[in-house]
Amino acid sequence: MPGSRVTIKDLAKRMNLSVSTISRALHNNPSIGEKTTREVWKLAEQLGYFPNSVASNLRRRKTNMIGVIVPRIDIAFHSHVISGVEEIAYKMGYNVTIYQSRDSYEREVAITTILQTNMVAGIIACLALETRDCSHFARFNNLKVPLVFYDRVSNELEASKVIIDDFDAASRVTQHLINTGCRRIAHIAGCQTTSIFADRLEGYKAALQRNNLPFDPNLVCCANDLSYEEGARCARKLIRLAAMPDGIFCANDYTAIGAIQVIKKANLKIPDDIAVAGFSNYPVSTIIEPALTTIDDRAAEMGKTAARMLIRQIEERDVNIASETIVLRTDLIVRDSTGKEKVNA
Amino acid sequence: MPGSRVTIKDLAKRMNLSVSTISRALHNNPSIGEKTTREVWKLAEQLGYFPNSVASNLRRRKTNMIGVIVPRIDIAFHSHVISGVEEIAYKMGYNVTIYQSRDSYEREVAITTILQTNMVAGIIACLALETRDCSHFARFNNLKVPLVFYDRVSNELEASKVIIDDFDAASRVTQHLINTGCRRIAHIAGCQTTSIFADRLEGYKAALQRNNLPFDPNLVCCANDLSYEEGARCARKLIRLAAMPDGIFCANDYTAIGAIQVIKKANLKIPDDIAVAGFSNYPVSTIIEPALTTIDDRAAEMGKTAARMLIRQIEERDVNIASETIVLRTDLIVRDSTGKEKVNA
DNA sequence: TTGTAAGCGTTATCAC
DNA sequence: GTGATAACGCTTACAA
Repeated sequence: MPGSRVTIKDLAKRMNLSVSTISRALHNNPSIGEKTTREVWKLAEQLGYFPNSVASNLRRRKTNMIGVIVPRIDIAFHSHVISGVEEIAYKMGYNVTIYQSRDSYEREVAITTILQTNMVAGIIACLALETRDCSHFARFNNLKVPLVFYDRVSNELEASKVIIDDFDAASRVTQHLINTGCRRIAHIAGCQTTSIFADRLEGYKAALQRNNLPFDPNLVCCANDLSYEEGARCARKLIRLAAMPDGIFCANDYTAIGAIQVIKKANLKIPDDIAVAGFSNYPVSTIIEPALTTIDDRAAEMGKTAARMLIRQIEERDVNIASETIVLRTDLIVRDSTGKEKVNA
Repeated sequence: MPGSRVTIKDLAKRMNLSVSTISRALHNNPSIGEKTTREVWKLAEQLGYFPNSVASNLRRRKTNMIGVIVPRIDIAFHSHVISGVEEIAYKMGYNVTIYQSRDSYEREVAITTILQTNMVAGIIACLALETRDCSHFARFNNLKVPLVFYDRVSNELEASKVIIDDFDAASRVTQHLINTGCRRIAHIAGCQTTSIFADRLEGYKAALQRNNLPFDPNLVCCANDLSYEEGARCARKLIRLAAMPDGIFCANDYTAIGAIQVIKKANLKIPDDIAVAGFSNYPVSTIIEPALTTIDDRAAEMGKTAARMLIRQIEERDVNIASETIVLRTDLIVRDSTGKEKVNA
């Protein structure tokens, strides 16, 4: 762009001062006389001076840019995370630049290259569904560019993480279903190569076991892209079973809503015939009828936490902080799609 | 950040060539011998060279950064717009940096300053609800930084715009309600200082007039922040009226959903007692029962269009394109919250 | 308290 | 085809 027309050089000439004095004055460097400082600011104002952060970044060999890689921006969870990241970044004087991997491995790799050439100060990322190998992120370790993963994280890589305890949350939802009297609980699962979905399945299994309920593989149905449609497809399959489930724990809210719609169309009562629970507490979960029991995954909180962690690591880079993992507390939100818990459960 | 460790200078030394040759080779400049070019690329690869776009930007006096200002990222409409912008930008080699005004004028002004110091190549913005005066955007005209507004635009400023025809869309929804037999149609309106909401009100009025239906100010209720809650509040007010409306056209889907919930709780039938129509076609509009009749505002399309327009203006800046306005076609999506149109209507 | 000068990594303008 | 050199606008030792 046709740069900030007026530069510190111009100010220097006008005031018969050196550029260094101007630079210092504009940074309110105490070594510069109060009067000079005031006058520099005044002239800068008058001439409409604006600092050129590109030049400053080059000289300081650092930017204030945080790169964020999300699978898709238009998914509620991620847009809430980004919103949280932006809020903290804005307060701390960082800019946020956004890329969508669209769950493609190839694109994710390309994005990491772009981020590197752009000299981002740090990176916040949620892995693409397709991603198995994370070596494209390794370069940032060498470059000492801090990296914080959220939600879908890599275990093979030394990096900080912000996650929720998917195992625990899933186990609590399942326990809740059991407490309301469900005895044949199905699970609409996510892609098992992604750890959060594997954890949700394991949490579900653990709750069953804890309550001496058998685990029946026929009651687990995989909804690959976790869409309404896949949820509906799984639900259709489940209600056709000879021994129909009396509860379904879904790996996310979209599949849960798809399932609810199918179940209602089949003239089955929710939660009396089949109880349904979701995962994420998307805004729609209060709109569907019956309102959906779910886990609040605290998306905005996740974004804020990731941003705070990242910025701390950026600013204390020399201190060489070990990477850390923060596990956010989740809340079970009980609504009408599941029954009342029995007192003696 | 601790820059790309190896620079073209390093490559130059290693190969006993000048930096200019290296630079040219890396840009596949035809004036450089094929063999040299190949070898430069090979060495660059070997040493893990990455271009430093900050330096390049400074030297070329332009960036590839598109600044986007949205009221809130976590509102479905805006996250879809951003998604569209990112998609086009990515393809065209631009980066997207995002800021939330949170509908605050003050914050919007501050963001424009940040964008200027960051030397963005162009800007896409949706005005904050609070914003009356747009002079903070004027600076970009002087700096020749292209500016494209979407959805909530300014008329006082010379800038390109991507909008939908709110007047027309509102008038079509209202006509649809009339065609289904509604005769006392209420409107849950948005803040009237914002032109899109004023236009929606006018479109509603025009449809009434066209059909010789009286306009009753008591049937217009203003939902300031256009939330579920405000929609519910307005609906409660409307159904308490002595002469209750038989249809409600809401300025967005959130208020429509709030209204539907209130109406259902009051044991009124939708659409038989009161028909409800919204505006935006948010994903939730298919989840609510009855599914919501609404206008598809084509958010992602808006983002893509804005990005294409902006990039064209960036790349043809010298040509000095006059600012242009694109009006996107909207679709009326008829669902179950409104009745069937009478054939003879 | 202020000035001098070097340099961040790249690109562009000459010249050869 | 390739090289020297000067910018781009700013920061920061080091001097004075």
